Amino acid sequence: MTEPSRAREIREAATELFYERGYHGTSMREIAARLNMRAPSLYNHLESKQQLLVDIIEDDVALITREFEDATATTDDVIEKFRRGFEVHVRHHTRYAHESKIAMTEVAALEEPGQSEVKEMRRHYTELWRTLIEQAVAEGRASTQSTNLAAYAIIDMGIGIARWFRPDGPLSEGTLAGTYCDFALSVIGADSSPPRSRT
Amino acid sequence: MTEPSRAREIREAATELFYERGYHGTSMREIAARLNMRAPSLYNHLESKQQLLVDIIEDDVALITREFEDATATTDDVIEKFRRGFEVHVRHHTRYAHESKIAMTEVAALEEPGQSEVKEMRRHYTELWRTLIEQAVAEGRASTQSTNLAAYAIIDMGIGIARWFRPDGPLSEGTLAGTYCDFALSVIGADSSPPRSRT
DNA sequence: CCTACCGATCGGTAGG
DNA sequence: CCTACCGATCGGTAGG
Repeated sequence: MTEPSRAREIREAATELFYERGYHGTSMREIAARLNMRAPSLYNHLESKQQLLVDIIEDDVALITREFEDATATTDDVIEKFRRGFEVHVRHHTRYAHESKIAMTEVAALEEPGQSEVKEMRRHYTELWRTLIEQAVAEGRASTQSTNLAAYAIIDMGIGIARWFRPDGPLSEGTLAGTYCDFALSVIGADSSPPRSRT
Repeated sequence: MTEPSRAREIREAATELFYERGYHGTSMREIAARLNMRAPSLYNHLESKQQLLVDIIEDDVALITREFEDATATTDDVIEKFRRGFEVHVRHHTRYAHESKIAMTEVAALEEPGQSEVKEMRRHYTELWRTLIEQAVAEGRASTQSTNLAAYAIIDMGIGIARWFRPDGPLSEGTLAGTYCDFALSVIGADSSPPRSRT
């Protein structure tokens, strides 16, 4: 019964160490030491150090993308989509702050083809935001004239959270998500009142 | 006449490599190779690899702080201070995108006491923003109720620029600064009209 | 899961 | 500025 979780334990230890010291600043011996193992034993559960990084980053980007798509699919109102999508964005960067920080910081440490894959996944996620903002503007529910920059601005606002948020701090995830949603809505110049039915 | 610039050339080469591959992902041999030197020769111009990183990061944080203080000192209107300060913030992250990205990404690679020094410098910079936003709210020129989070949000918005901005891209620094200033003003709920004189 | 060990590479020094 | 070289450490393999 200890067997199926060993790979996951290794990955969790690696995630913490990559978060604290970076990929190149972490040795396989250190990861093993966290689990009271020796470095060679790790290789019964993984391919390589590099594969560990690829898995952590790709899974994180895939997860936030899926969370976004699920959350925005539950309503037709474009501002409500935006609100739910951004709440997911913020909450992801608090709940998976370590993975998110690694995904942001260690892209350069990815070898090909992993690096290109991750960049493509990120482009896709950004594109989802751009499209949503464009739609809000097209429907007259938001006023920004720079959908491109607005997308970058609100995404980066959320990513930053992963660098300073502390789960045990005084600020709750819910308060943070609410306040940041207001920030994001004002960046795109949102009219947050419900849509008028056409006369 | 080649002598006084050698240290600077080394630092510039190190900045580019740390930006591309990270501190631990860059070797002294690679830095030397960029300048057609051998690694041991570098040590005629610097103390250690670590000192190179400390210098790059501390100078960058010191510079943006000074730029902010200079820019905000040129007016008494609090919203105009905010606007000039944020323009400096944005322009810094485009002009010194490499240094800024290193300063954001490689803090964990700093040994003590450098790491604590940099964190303290950053706390101070954040504090300047918090104070400015609080003042704007106190004067009735901004409406946010979360000066703390607003400070984080607009700072992170600007920092993010260092990751995607390309000086040779289609977007000019001026356009970016203007658009982002509007974003930041709306985050704090700024009334951007000039202050009424008291009746 | 371990010990023993590999070749490669690291930051840095000695000495000129 | 160089060559020669140091001890330490790296990711990973062999073999059990």
